[in-house]
Amino acid sequence: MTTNHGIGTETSGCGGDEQLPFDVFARNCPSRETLANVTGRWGSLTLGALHEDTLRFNELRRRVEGVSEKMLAQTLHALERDGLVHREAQPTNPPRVDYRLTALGREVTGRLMGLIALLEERMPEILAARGRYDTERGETR
Amino acid sequence: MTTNHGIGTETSGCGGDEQLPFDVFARNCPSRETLANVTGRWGSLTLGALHEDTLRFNELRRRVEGVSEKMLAQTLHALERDGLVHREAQPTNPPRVDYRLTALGREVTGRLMGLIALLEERMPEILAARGRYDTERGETR
DNA sequence: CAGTATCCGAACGGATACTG
DNA sequence: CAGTATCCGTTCGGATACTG
Repeated sequence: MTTNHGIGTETSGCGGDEQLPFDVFARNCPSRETLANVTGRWGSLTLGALHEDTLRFNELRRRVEGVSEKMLAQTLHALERDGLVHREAQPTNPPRVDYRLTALGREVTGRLMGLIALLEERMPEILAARGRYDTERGETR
Repeated sequence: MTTNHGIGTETSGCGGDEQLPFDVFARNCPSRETLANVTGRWGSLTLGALHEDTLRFNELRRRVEGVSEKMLAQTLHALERDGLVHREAQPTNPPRVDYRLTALGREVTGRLMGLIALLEERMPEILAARGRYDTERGETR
């Protein structure tokens, strides 16, 4: 797309009241926040885990290796708020809460996984590039 | 559970010496770092800017609205190290340095832009979900 | 089980000053 | 122009303890 993304424009009405399209390159566009939620450290892994299964809180904790309770809760809140994840609590005892992707969440996660798959596929090239960079530029660290 | 992504496995040999595929869900997989570089706050915007043009340092600074010198330099180093961006310095005076995407960088950026485009397209739904979430859950926080 | 609350160190990130 | 170095406040994020 060779259109102007408005990267350098200060006038970021960006989708709100105007008919301007949303634009992550615009400084105050809410899409920036969603992008961060989706691609953030735990957001992408959480979506990835839910891409395969409906999961409960502690199941997610076990599957997303390394995430803390705090971060998982925070991540799930953000994704739920953006309408990408659906939370369903059964009023049983002990409590049971299921998390699953919404329709929109599945679409977004699909593209996200596409990006991830490409990176994983090309990691050999990337590691080779790193090796070159690290030897050319001083190892002197 | 359909396919095991190894999310919960501690044994993350992950591509290194073994024949295991790279896996962002594995704790120590180097692909996690690359994913962070690509999707990070300034990484995605920098790649997006270079998707359209070869640019010099200060041109990039102006196009990626809001980035500081420090962050732009840091971001470019990381992307160059991963072999996604190529840096070419002319030994002139004053110095001139051009940044452009590598072939791999163009592929990665393509998918990244696909994700971004979807999010931008669906922002109305996302904002609606936010509105619902914020009113249902107490404003009383 | 499914979270919330708190503490605190580490990392992020902006502003400024300086170098080649 | 193209960066590096430094200072320093803000946020991130893990460990722990506690609630319903």
